Amino acid sequence: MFPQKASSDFRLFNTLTNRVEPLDLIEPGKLRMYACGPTVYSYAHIGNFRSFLTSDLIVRTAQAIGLKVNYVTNITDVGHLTDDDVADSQGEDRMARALRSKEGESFGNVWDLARHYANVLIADWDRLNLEEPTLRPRATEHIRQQILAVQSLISAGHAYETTQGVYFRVASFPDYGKLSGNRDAAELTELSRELVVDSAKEDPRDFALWKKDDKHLMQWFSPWGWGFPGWHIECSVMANEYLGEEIDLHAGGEDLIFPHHECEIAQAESLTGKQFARHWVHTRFLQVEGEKMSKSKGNFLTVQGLIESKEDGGKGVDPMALRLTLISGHYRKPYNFTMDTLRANTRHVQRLREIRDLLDNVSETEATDKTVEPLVLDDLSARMLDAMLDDLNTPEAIAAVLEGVKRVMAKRDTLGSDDVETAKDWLGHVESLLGIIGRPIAPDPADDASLAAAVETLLSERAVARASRDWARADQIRDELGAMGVEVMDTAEGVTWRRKIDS
RNA sequence: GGUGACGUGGCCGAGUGGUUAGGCAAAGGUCUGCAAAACCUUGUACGGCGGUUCGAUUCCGCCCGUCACCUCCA
Repeated sequence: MFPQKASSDFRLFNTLTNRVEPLDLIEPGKLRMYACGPTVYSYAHIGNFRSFLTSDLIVRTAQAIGLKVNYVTNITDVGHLTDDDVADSQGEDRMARALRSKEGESFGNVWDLARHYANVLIADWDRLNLEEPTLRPRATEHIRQQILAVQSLISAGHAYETTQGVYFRVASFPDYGKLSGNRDAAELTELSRELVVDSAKEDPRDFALWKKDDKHLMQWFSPWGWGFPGWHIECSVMANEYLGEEIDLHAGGEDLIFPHHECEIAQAESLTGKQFARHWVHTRFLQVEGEKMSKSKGNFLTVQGLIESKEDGGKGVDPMALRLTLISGHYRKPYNFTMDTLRANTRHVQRLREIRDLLDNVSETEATDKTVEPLVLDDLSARMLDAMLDDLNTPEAIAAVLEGVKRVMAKRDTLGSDDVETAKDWLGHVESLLGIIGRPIAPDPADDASLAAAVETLLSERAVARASRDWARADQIRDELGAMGVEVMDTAEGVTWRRKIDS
């Protein structure tokens, strides 16, 4: 067990107050949490997952201190406009655009496209060992609730209809801007003026709740005719539906602070008159090899592209190494994702798995007390948890893990039964809190079997050569194996091999 | 222009008013036929200029640089 902690020991930066603050739960012992998911018009990239991983770590840390977590994260499967939230005949729906792209050709319609990318998102989620949310609602399954919310906003005077749509009346919500600091109405007005196309809007700051459009690929019938909902309303509605009018924590990427979360607050608090979310947590964008990740720079990394096997056109990256890399920087700092770090982290997760296997094997054979100094790891479990409770200090938590790896490795040949128990407990803590070891990997069926057979053949040849002290031949075989991507290790217990980490 | 960040040793990346983060890479060592693996040892860094202080990388000011949001984006 982890040491006993109170929920107030869990401190996180709150965008609303610009301070690190303890969790202040509405209901003791229970965390109500909502995280914004992506629009599923493409494969999720590593930046998406950096943000999802922040939520994942919050959930794991909360569970480690005994909180019951109600974790809702949505899938946005309605396409919203690329240009503005203004009804603009020029504006293009992102899903519609994806459908017309090269990748989109394989889909019969926009619904299939959304379904496909949503399925891959969930598969990536699983492969990167993220905790399943309590619920994963979809925007398209909550159109009715969104319409009802818009109606309520209209009757309360917070929204109005024009010929093109329904808009939220920002002037009716004085707190608008409290999250992002974008309070200066004149400033916003000036900047957005040129983008405004619906001249019937009362205020350029007003944002769309419903858009009238009977030509749209995805459309629903509403009191205002055929059309589709605005982007921001779905999250307010789904959070409300599944977590209640007040929630403890709302998370997402830093880009969502404005306008998305600002608008969510305006809608939700106008509807209920209560504070929507107490704690707002935002994850910084990451960079790739020191540059902004973008398709034009060719450094746009999708989870799919990295972890798919080489045979399937991917890079064959260990999912847990990717996970470890994505959490190895603090979530509130820009993080520079490099292939170098990814490679180093591959070694780290391998070592963790080696330890897991080692512990399993030792317990099966002999775990007698051959030790003098017992293995001590409890301090490291505590250090790791404390680091996470301190605004998710993952670098510090990981440093504690690596210290543990070192301690176990240093004692690998003299582990007593108590040591094995100690190490297993510790490893369990590491996995439950950080999730970087993962499930045992099922060997690649066909590929691994044939490779293994080939390797074994060569290794037995090499064993013969070594027995006759034919070092030249032995080294030649080792080179051949190297060319096959296999590393050979002669240990005291015999010869072992493994796949090399790609460079 | 407005808002908010960031700048740490070759690289990635924590943290702190005065005492070692950690990792990768590198060097040396133990082990080994040689390697690999494993373990041990080695690095004294905090953008610039001022200020506060007995003392600042850590606080304050200015400057330089990088980034994000303000328009779709995790």
